[in-house]
Amino acid sequence: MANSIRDVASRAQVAVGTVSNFLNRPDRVAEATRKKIESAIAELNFVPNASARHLRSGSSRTIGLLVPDITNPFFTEVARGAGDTASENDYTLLLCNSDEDPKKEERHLKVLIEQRICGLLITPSFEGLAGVAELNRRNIPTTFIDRKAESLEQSSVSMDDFYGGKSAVKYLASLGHTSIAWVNGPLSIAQCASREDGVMDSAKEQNVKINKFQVNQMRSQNGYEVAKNILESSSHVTAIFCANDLVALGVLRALLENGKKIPTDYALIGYDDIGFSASASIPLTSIAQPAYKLGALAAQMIINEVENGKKFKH
Amino acid sequence: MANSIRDVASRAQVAVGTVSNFLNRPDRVAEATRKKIESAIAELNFVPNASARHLRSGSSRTIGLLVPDITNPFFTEVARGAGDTASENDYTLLLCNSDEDPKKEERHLKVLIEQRICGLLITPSFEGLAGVAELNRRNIPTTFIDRKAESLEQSSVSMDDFYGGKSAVKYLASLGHTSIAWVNGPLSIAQCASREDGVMDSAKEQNVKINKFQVNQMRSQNGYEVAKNILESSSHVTAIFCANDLVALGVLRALLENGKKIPTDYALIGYDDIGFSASASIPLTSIAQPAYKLGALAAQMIINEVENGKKFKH
DNA sequence: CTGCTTCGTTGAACCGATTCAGCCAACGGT
DNA sequence: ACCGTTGGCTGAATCGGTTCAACGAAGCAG
Repeated sequence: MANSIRDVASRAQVAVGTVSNFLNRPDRVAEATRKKIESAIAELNFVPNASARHLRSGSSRTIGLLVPDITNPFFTEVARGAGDTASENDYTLLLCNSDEDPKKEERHLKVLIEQRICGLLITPSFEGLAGVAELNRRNIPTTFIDRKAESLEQSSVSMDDFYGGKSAVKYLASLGHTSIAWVNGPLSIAQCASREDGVMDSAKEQNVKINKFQVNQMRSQNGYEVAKNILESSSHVTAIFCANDLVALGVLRALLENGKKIPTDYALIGYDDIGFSASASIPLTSIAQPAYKLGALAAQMIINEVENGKKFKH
Repeated sequence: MANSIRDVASRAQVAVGTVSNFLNRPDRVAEATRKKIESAIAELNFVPNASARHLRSGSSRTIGLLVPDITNPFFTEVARGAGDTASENDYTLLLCNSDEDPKKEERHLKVLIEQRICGLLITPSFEGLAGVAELNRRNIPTTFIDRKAESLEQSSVSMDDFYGGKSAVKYLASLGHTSIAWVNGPLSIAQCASREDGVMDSAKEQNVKINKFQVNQMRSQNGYEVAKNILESSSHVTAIFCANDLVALGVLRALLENGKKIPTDYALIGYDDIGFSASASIPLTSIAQPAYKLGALAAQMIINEVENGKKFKH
């Protein structure tokens, strides 16, 4: 039932090496031979065995993508982008979800090393993962998505968070808002810090007052909870900028429950532009993160690096 | 840099077979030997090569999951469930997204066969996929998720759609509604058909009037559009039941834009209970589909089938 | 006709694990 | 003292591809 290249070879009356050539470099095989092999393959229903191929050739043509939360539409889009470009280049994408659990994260990294992935795309949930260092040691190209690279050996792709934070405040200021609530996540997350820098920078430029609020996790429920503080706070903000669309959705829900109107009473603006905010009851304005392209770009970077060799080795 | 089992063996002063035993059946290795091998592995930073293992052992310990839309939170949850149970059982989950494109779907199936997956979880976007038939021919266990199996060779896990449709209408009737709008997707989709059967069945039992509406695709935008028809229709429905939460979200948005209050003016109920509806501005009631468990169950079924052999062969 | 390429093909060696028949030593029973 | 059993270990064969040195035939120049 499981046919090998040898079965094909004997049925087509050629050597195994020729079948291998047919599979990988068809141009080196004469027309007549090609025909014979083609029909032998069809008759035997032959599909090559990826494991055998990888074993001998050394390259796995597999890219790992390790995300902290597959439930987050942002990562889902990144995965689509990365998966599509992987497919187009005849690579396989191995998608792993860690649920922000460092244990699962390390475990997945171990599996990815066993699979001998030729490149890794990762958004680590915290810094200094042992597994990532291990990947480095093995000279496996690693690209950080939406996180700054930790060392020179890694690349990273991400949106310019500083600029994103800056332009959001600028936009709100242009609408006439002078007092803005800024709901950020933990500053230990690099992008949150960058966005905050952008926000504060722009605030100074535009002469706008910023009221900072903080959530511990960037989820809808946290936004919902922090919204009460915003409503109760003495300062009378007229706009709310959230570091993430999920948080913004939570805030939105809380505002509506308190009889507030959007955007009449408050202007609300999120970040990421996940597909869902457009289908929410009231579309959120959001700083777009072109997640699909981000994933596609990252995958392309890895593939280039794999195929053109390391840029330099010392 | 890439160490093999032979390097470990020579460093630990034992035979390769012993290292293999250490890896797979540690109980057959004496304590002292085990220690030697352990430290050799640590010193060499050895990680076994999955391809070599799969090649020789014949089993890939890899499960394929092919979904039509990774963007849909339902599938995202299924993937989490399947991924977690796969991990727990030392299997690898290979997640593929077809974007409902038959071409991509077949292509992914080809790749999955090349990878020699030992089982497939799939929600086909249409019936009679050539690739699925091929899997059958190769005796690879296939489980349909949320779709009825096409033949006796396949299993399937899904919620009972008939019952789901039925209980939704029953619930609405219990709230006193006597005229309900039922927004369904294409009847060519098996579950839509089942749900409709359930709806009509319950309607008869509860003596409730059903106004049918239809969307071509089960997305938010389609719900938004169909809502106008509902509002304009002569019959005065007081409740709306949508075949899918995304559609329900779209309807919700349209209703709010027209100044309607939920649930005062209309009762609205969805299907799937995707995480998002809870974070929408007004939480939707929804017939729950425990997607995570569905994925976990499906993966477990496949693993059992793989490890206990086929239930029967003829 | 000879020597030199080029093109197409051959088949053995190899990648890194697992498997398994076979071996040795220690132990226990008689 | 002898034999059978058992536990632990060995190493060659194997999985299904790819790689590559080598080879025969055809084409061409001198």
